[in-house]
Amino acid sequence: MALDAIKYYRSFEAGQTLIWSGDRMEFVASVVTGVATLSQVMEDGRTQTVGLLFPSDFVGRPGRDTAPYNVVATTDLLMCCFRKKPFEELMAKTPHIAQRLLEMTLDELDAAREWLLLLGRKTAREKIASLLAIVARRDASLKMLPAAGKLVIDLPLTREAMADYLGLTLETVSRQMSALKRDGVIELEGKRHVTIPNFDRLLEEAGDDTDGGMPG
Amino acid sequence: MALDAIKYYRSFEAGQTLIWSGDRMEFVASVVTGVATLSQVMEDGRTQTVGLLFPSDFVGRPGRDTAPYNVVATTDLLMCCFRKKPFEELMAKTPHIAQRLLEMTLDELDAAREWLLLLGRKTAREKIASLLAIVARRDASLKMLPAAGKLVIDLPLTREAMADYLGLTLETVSRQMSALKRDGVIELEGKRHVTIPNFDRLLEEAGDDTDGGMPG
DNA sequence: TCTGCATTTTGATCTGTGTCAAGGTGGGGA
DNA sequence: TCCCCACCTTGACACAGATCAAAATGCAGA
Repeated sequence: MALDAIKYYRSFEAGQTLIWSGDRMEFVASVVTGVATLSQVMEDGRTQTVGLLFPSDFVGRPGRDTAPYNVVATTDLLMCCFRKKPFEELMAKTPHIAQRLLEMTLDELDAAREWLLLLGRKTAREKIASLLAIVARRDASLKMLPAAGKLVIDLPLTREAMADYLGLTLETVSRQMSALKRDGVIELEGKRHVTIPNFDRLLEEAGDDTDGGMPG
Repeated sequence: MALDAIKYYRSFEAGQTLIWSGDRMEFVASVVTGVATLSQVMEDGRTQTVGLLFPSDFVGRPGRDTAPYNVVATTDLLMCCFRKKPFEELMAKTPHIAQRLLEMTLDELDAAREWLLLLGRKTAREKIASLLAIVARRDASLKMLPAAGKLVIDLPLTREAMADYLGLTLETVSRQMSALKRDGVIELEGKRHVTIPNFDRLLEEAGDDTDGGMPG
């Protein structure tokens, strides 16, 4: 593909802010490995994460030159970047790329709208369960333990990052994680390794009406 | 434009649900006059509005055939519809349309992300002020009273619809409207007519860090 | 003009989550 | 190996907004 000619790679460490809101954006990019967040910060410091980027997700908007959000690596991260100018030129010449980008953007819009329901109407427990379900669906490192039907995930987020995504405080996140563990919905080894013995149970806890198409 | 050949109009009354989540969608459409909402409903009835559609906004996703949300007219509404099949065919042949649609979708995504911040981190008062600011920016019926610099808007939403959009109860919406009136941020004549004597003051109340480009 | 009902406002109280404050815990560096 | 410090958990209490309840408003239809 012609894109190969204008791409290059950059890597970042966990915790690093790749892009500050208001920065000039000289590239668009997609995640190769790792996880990043988009976040918005109010003047008084209140922070809301408005996007979770997993491998294959796209960042940056053709035709805009300043970043509207902070982009933060929450794990070590490898990005595939395209300088914006050549990318835009290529896009103008290649309808297929614009169409693919439209599809991806519509998917992101659906995900954002799902998240609006979560932030507006779900309880803290439902929010946590929903986040775990989303990570389980998207995290490349997920493994199904075949015999037991258990699912093991590595949370790519600190408790604080979870709180910022869920519109909660980190104390509430911690308490609800403990409660889900106490109630047998999840098992914890260390702080980041989560075992889900029964995915349907998790979805019930998340308050979702559909199963959302878990792979495997 | 070729689109003219395949379009037709439909009108709906305030309160009518145009499309139920799960319905087969035989058309895509854009709003001509009036206001509609997209909403998601949980099994137990909790409702979250996930989109506000003003004139010129687009509904429907090429390439998908069931509606993911309820679409409800909150005022009398005129829609300009395109049967989906011909629209898709036209889009495949006309890169310009896909590009325009991409731009509109990216704008909607930005708006949704702004809304995530509102739902996750703003107080009830800030939420109300933000909604009033959004309506003021988009409502076609807005009039600047030139001498005083006052802004008059007609709320296209009931208190309940406001609550569903803001992730609040209707009682809280009502109380905060009263509080904003008491504090001189807004003036109310009837329930729907709102005068904003000082738009900057409203934006401060909304907790936004930018003025968001008020026209006029 | 009056009536009736949906919508809105206001009041009293409850509760989930935030806030403030201590402790735990565990993994990386000396 | 041990220590340190960032990260996490837990506890006590406060408060914004929800819930339950009742009264007021205002518009559509007679």
